[in-house]
Amino acid sequence: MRTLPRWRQISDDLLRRLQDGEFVDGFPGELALSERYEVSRGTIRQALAPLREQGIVGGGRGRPSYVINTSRTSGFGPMYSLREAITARGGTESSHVLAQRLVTSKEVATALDLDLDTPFVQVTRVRTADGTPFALDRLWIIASIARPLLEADLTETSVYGVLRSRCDVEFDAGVEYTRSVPASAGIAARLEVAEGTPLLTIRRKSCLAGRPVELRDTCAAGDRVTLTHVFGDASAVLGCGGSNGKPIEIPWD
Amino acid sequence: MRTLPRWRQISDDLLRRLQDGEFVDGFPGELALSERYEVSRGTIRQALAPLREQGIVGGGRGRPSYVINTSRTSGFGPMYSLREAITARGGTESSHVLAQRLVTSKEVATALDLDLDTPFVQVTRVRTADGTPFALDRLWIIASIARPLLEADLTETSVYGVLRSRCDVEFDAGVEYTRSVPASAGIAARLEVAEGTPLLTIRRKSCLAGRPVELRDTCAAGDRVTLTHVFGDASAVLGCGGSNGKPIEIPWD
DNA sequence: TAGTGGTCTAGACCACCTT
DNA sequence: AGGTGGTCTAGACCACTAT
Repeated sequence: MRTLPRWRQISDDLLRRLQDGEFVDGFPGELALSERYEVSRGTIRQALAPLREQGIVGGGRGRPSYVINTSRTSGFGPMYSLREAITARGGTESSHVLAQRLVTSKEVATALDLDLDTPFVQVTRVRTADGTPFALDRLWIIASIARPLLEADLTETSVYGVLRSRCDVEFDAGVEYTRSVPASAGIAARLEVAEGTPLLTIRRKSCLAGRPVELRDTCAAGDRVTLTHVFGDASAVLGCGGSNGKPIEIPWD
Repeated sequence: MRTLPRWRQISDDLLRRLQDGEFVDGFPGELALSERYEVSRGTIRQALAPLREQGIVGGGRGRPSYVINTSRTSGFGPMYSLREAITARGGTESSHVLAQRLVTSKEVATALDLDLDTPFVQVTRVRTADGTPFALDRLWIIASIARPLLEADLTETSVYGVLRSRCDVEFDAGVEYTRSVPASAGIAARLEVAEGTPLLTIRRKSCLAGRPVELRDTCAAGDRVTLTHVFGDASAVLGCGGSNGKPIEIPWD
């Protein structure tokens, strides 16, 4: 197991402390952090970069830094975590695990451009918020890096959380394809919606160190889930008739 | 008009040259760029950062840099441009402009947390690819920064392109809410789909220098559009049964 | 005016890949 | 072994905001 670079350790540490509510009344300045962690300001800026990009910490020329939002868009890039999105809004979320096993799959291996007999850890779940199912979720991760996932209890825990803590794995690149399709009979039953109801379907392929390692499909009931992507310091446009509460309807025409 | 920082100028210049196909056989190293632009390597790395994040340029420890993909996910962050996504795949895209005017709107102003009488440039378009409509698009941008948009020909040009070149404006933060809903009668007619067809609806609010400046709604026909989000060097998982051609279907259950 | 973050420099060492 | 990118330092100056 490699040691993470210093900036990454600091970034992780800051995020953890943020989520513990340590900086509710003011975030330390770069110079203060530089002293506190005993690194140069450049390293601190590198550690802060992902937090600023994801709109977790704000600030700017002249203005001191401040905390915007601790509900994190898990990992890197335009990714998000359905779980964290839900619980951040105060709901109680849990999953019903339909499958959690070791498999091989010609289709998945092809989609990831891997050997056809590559073993995967495969997990399928129905995800519910306050008792109502809102998404169907299935994923395949190369078994060689995710074996601990087989023994994890995933009813209350995020897969990425387990990967991070138990396997020391965090994806560093990926693609996401989002489409909207009508619910098939089988999926409609699982999600307790009518057949033909609009679904949000997301296919994600993730990489670790330049190698494909995960394929994930998510099917969400269109009227129960809103996908939220934040970039930069968007504090000025958060919460004014946005995701919480209902979006402001503006009639077409 | 402020002058952009040096790293940004270099980043823009590199992107332009990339899109002109200048680096098809090999991208220069950081040291070479450092000499060529007469700046320190740090500044070059800053200029390259957005290109690497968006998966346009790849590389890594030891490996020289290379070009992955010139079809850019316009601007910053998890944003994308529908237009660029389409034309990158070789289709011919155009827009039918339904409205292009100066307006005020209580709803929009509220959603952006602005004065209720703020004037906006409002544009509504039907977007077609190879003659088939695939999306309905409407946006409001604060008039004081986007007035040239009123005179622009938007049938063949991207709004962001105009904002960039004519208004020297590029958003630096924002939120995007994506949902899936059935098509209403009016929208179904515009998109030439059946009423109730699943639609991908995206609401975006964008900021410039910490101030809200744009609200945009996009309604896309679910079976005609795939939203693609790339982050990092995802070259290992692009194109293997992905967005071009059809995605690999894997039956549920 | 003092303090913040934004930009930039000129070096250094290391891990990794290619040859 | 040589060259690449990844990390890190210790400075510097500037633009901006708060007071």
